[in-house]
Amino acid sequence: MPGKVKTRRKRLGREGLNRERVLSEALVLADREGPEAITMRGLADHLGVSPMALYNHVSSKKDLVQGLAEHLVNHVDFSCDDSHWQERIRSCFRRLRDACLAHPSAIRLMETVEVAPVSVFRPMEITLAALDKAGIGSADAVKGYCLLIGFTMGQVSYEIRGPFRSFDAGEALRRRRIAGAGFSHIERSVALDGWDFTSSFEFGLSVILAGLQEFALKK
Amino acid sequence: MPGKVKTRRKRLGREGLNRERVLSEALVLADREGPEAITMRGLADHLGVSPMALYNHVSSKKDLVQGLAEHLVNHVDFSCDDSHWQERIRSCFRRLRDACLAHPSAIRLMETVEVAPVSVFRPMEITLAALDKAGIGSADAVKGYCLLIGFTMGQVSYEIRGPFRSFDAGEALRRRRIAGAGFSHIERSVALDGWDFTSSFEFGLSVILAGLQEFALKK
DNA sequence: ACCTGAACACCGTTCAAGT
DNA sequence: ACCTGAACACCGTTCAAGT
Repeated sequence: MPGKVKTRRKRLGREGLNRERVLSEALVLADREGPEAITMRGLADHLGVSPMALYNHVSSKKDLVQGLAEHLVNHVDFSCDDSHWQERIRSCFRRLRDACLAHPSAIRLMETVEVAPVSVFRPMEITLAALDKAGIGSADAVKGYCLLIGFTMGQVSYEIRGPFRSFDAGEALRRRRIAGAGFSHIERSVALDGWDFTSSFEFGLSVILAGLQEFALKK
Repeated sequence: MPGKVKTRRKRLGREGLNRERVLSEALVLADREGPEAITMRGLADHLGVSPMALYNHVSSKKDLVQGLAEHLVNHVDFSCDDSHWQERIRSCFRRLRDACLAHPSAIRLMETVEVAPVSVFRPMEITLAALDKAGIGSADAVKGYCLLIGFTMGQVSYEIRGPFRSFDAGEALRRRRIAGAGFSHIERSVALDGWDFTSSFEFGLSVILAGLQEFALKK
């Protein structure tokens, strides 16, 4: 190969490294090469810098990954025109889900880290305000938020690494070990199509909002 | 220290190693020392065996962790006397949650692995059967299952590593950076008590079941 | 069939040194 | 203040060898 020379150094623009650059390039690298590509050495190499240079901007790999989480969630646009509380919530968690699904490798990375980012406070505030409007008191509103965030992130996590990777996963499923093992309802439902992660998410959101609605009324 | 001798070898009973033993001892070790203690070398040491001995019973670390996941879920008792569909579902996911919370380190480990265990088919079958009883058709029943499993595992994951580690986490929260940052609803709700993970889970389950009920009726 | 020890190609991080 | 190279104490896994 003629022009194939290893030129990894001198990738940085004129203005050197900083935390922002480290984080956004980590996201680029994760998106391109997968979560396992994010090592201190690999990221340093990608940035054309020695591994130890990173430690001037992140205090550890854990800090890097937490920073990545905040970086991602901080850039989500949660603005919404519709002021109806149900639509406000729907929009909020749709946006959150979209942002996560746009960077599955980064999400995988975050799942290895101990504490969720402070960024979760933004969707939390939005949800509490919306539920307040719906007439659901503070104590229950917090539980309502936990329901919504748990569902959304649980679904995302499932979508990213669960056994149902794509729409026609039914084939793969049937081939495994469920045949004749007493899973009749599963076998029946695996045949049908019209199922995908997004419509499943929308269904879940609607069911939750209907449940919250009813809860608000009967209070 | 007088009687302090390193005796790690010869821990195995008379009947050597096997997959079951490797998996159950991995669970013991994870419970006792945390997820980061589960390395091929560390587990081998715990079993009094050379690292390479493990490869006769698991094909890789990934296989070990997936085996651990199946081992855990397979031992959950999903039996339930109550035949009402709502109670059937409630019991199923309560049991699943309890099993996960009993082994947080194992759950953390599983989150690092690519594919969820086949074991998820058991709660899935139970849920589909219950929703069938409720009059919810196959296509929607699968979505209902996704809602329930996503919520349950999302909550568990959040509980294990989220920012609200214990009940009085409000203190820790207030000390961080939310003060005066426009999070008025959060600040208000952080003051109240009577919130804990279990009651939050029960609230979520009830809201979902109410939503599914309503969905079944209006169909 | 099952286990061992040495080796390989990696990790994250510390430390002493450079500018 | 920011970066470097060498080194340390780890990883998972391959391989050749033992019983």
